[in-house]
Amino acid sequence: MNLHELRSDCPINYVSELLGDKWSFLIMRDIIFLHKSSYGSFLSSKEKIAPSILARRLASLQDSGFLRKQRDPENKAKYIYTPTDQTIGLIPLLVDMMLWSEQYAPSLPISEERQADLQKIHYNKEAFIHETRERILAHVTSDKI
Amino acid sequence: MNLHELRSDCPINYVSELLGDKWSFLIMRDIIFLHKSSYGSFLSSKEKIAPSILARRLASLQDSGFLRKQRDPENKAKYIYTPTDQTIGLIPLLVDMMLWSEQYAPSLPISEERQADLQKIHYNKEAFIHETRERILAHVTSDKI
DNA sequence: CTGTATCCTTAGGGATACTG
DNA sequence: CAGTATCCCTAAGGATACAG
Repeated sequence: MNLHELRSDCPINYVSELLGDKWSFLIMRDIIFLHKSSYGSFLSSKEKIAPSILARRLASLQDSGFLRKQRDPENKAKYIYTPTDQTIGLIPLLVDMMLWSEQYAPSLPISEERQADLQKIHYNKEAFIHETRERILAHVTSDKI
Repeated sequence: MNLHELRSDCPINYVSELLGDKWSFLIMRDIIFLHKSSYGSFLSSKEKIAPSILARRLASLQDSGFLRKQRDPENKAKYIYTPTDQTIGLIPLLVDMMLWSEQYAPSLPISEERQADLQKIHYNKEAFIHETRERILAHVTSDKI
């Protein structure tokens, strides 16, 4: 079975393939919530992804349109990875996931940062989404200058 | 790396493990949108899941609290699988996934039923979620009687 | 009808060493 | 710094036949 067959009756599976891979998911987290942008910064995440796997995942995320790869204008020996529109479009989904986890798996450990995010979300969900989006756009833009 | 480590800084990954497995995801689709409830009906989905895999996935979904298994009161030789609260709690997420797919992968094929769902969602998202939830609850309850 | 039991096969995780 | 190149290994997919 391939992805195309699946999607023919289940559009949500296109999202699922991305979100279902734990490494791709971690990269998304790093990019969206932690504002990381370089190979080295992803590699140094505490989850210890192997270099070969990271490279494979980055290429795959580029292929499927979730990442753009560019040379760092400030350091020609460096590359930076920036989120695309469709990546930014995932934010509402990620927020719903956080809410679901909070409600149905409340005993799980959670970082202070994510806990703080949840409070903001409960206070004003749309504002949190907007804020997160703006913060990413600011980063991406400043990287381009 | 195990799931627990991941979750320590990323609550959304708990959802991801479920949604990332294509077979589990299909079973969720069958249960939530197509109101299937028996082993045989899952097996006959056009995606052709192998019996051994279906059994494994059903057991795993039960373990993680997404499915309840009961004897069919009308037919003692039969079992029925019903969604739990945490499964029903996924509906808003699935809706967001459909919206994302529609926006960022609009050229993908989609069934008429799902297309109709999307129209309802655009017209009134909350109402669609509510409707879907109620329909499932009605099925689950009628199964119990 | 609802599964198990086998058996085969492959994709992909993971570690480590090395290169432009 | 940003990756390749290997190599190993096991988890999981998939097909088919059989059983309670």
